[in-house]
Amino acid sequence: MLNPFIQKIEARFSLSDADKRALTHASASVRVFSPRTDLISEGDTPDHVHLIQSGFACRYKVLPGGGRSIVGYLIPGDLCDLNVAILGAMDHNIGTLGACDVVRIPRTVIDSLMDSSPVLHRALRWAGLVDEAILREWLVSMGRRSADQQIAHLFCEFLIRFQAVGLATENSYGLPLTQTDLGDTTGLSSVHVNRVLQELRATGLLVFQRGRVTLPNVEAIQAFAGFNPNYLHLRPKGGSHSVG
Amino acid sequence: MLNPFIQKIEARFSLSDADKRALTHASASVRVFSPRTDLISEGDTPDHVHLIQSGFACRYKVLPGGGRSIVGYLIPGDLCDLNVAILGAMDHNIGTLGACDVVRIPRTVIDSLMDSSPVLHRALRWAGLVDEAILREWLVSMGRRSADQQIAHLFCEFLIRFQAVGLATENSYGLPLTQTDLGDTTGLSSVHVNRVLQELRATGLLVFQRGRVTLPNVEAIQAFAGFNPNYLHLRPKGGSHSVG
DNA sequence: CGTCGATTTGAAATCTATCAACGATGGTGG
DNA sequence: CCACCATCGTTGATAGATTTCAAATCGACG
Repeated sequence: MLNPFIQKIEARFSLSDADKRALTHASASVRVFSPRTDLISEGDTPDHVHLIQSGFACRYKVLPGGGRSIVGYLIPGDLCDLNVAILGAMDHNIGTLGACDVVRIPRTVIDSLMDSSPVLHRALRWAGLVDEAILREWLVSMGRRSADQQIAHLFCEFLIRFQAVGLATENSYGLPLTQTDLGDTTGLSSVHVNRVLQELRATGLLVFQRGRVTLPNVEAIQAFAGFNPNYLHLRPKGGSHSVG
Repeated sequence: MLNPFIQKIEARFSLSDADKRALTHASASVRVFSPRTDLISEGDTPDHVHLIQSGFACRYKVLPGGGRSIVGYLIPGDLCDLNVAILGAMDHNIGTLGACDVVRIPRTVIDSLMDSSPVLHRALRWAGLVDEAILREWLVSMGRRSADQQIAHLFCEFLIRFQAVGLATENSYGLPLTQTDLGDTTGLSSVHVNRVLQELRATGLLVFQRGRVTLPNVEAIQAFAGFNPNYLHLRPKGGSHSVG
C-alpha cells in the first residue's frame, strides 16, 4: 500500500523523489496499537512524532465531571505531536478508536527532514494549518448548525479526507465510530445522535451501519449540511513552481 | 505604551535586544480601523501580516442562512495571517469589534525576522499553536459545558489573556462585546446570553456591564467553569537556555 | 447459551430558541 | 435643549430541540 502520508501531501505538493525516499525510510518501523488505547496523554512531552499509517485515532479531552470531548480525528496520513516540543506539554490526549498502525519518528529526524527540504517544510506546516481550519469549521458546526446538519457536515468532511488518502469510494467509507463517539464529537447525547442518524437515513441523505457510511447523494447532503470543502485547502498543487 | 506583542512573547521567551529592536521597528506604522469593519475577508490572500496593537478583533464565518459564528478573538499582541500564504486563501474573515490600531508588516519582513532569530521563530510558532489550543478548548466548552459554564469559561480565558498583555487588573478588564457577539461566540441566542449573564451576576460569579467584566472571586468562577489555564501554555520561560 | 456493548425506543424533564414588546442609552440634527 | 433614531439590553410567553432515565432489542463473541 502506498504510504498514506505521501499520498496526502502529494495531493497538493510535488515532492521530490528524494523527499519521498526519506519519508518512506523514516516511516519504516511500524507499531500496532489496540483499539481504545492512548497514544499520548495530557501532560506528556513526547520526543517522537506519531504518524498514523492505518486505523483511526482521535484527540480528546476529559472533563472533571467525567464527560469526554473529541476535538479532532487522526486518519491515515495524519501526523501528530509535531509541535508539542514548543508548547511544552500536551494539553489533550490522543487515543486510538479502531486498531492502528502507527509510525514513531524521532523529532530530530523530522526536524532535519524539514530543514533539508523546503517543500516538505511547507507541506508539514500546511497539514498543521488544515487541522486548525478543521477546528474552526467544527466550531461553526457546533455553534450554528442544527444537530442533523452538524452530523451531516462531519460525514461530508470525512468523505473528502478519506478520499484524499484513497480510503473512500465516490460516496462511501468505513468509519469505526460508535454513536457515543459521535456524540462526544458533536456535543450531543448518544440517544440524540441515534435519532438524528435515523432521520438522515429516512430522508435518504446518509446511511451509517455496521461501520460503513454511505452517502447516496453526495451533492444533496453537502447542500443540506452547508458543506463547503474550502476549509480543507486541498485544491491547488503548488510547492514546486516558483511564485512571484 | 509597551509593544503588547513583545510583552506577550516575553512572558514566555527571552528575546534579545536585537529581536526587540527589529520587532519595534517593523511595527512602526500603525493604521486605525473603525469598529465593526473587516481587516481581511474569506478568499483573500493578503501579503501582509496584521498585528493588533490596541483594540479588539475577531475571526468569524458567515453561514448561508445568515448566521455568524465567531471562532476566535484577536487582542493586542496577537498576530494573524502569518500562514495564509501556505494555505492559499483565507477560509474565514477577520473583523474589528471596537476600534483597532493595527500594524501591517510585509510577509517578507516577518519571514526574514524568523529566519534570522530562532527564538522569534519559536515564539511565533508558539503563538500559533496556542491559538489552536484555544480552538480545542472552545470546542470542549461548546460540546460539554453548560451555557453558564461556557460563558464563565470564556471570561476566565479573557482574564488570563488580557493579563498577559497588561490589559487586565487582578480580576477585571474592559470587553467591547455585545451580548449578540457573545451569542455568536458560544452558539447561544443573545436572549439566552442575557439570561445567563443575569444568573452569573446573581450568583456573584461575574459582572459584565458597560463594557467591563469583573470577576469578584476569580477562584470561584474558575472552579465553576472548570477552567484550567494549561491550554494557554503561558508558564515556563524557555527559548534562551539550551535544551540538551 | 449467556454476556457484554451498542443501538433503539418511549416518556418526561430541561434547556434554549423564537417572537414580540418594552426600556435604556447614546448620538445626531434641528 | 429637545426630538428622533438606532442599537443594545431586558422581559414574558410559547414552541421546539435536546437531555435524561429506563428499558428493550440486537449483534458479536466466547
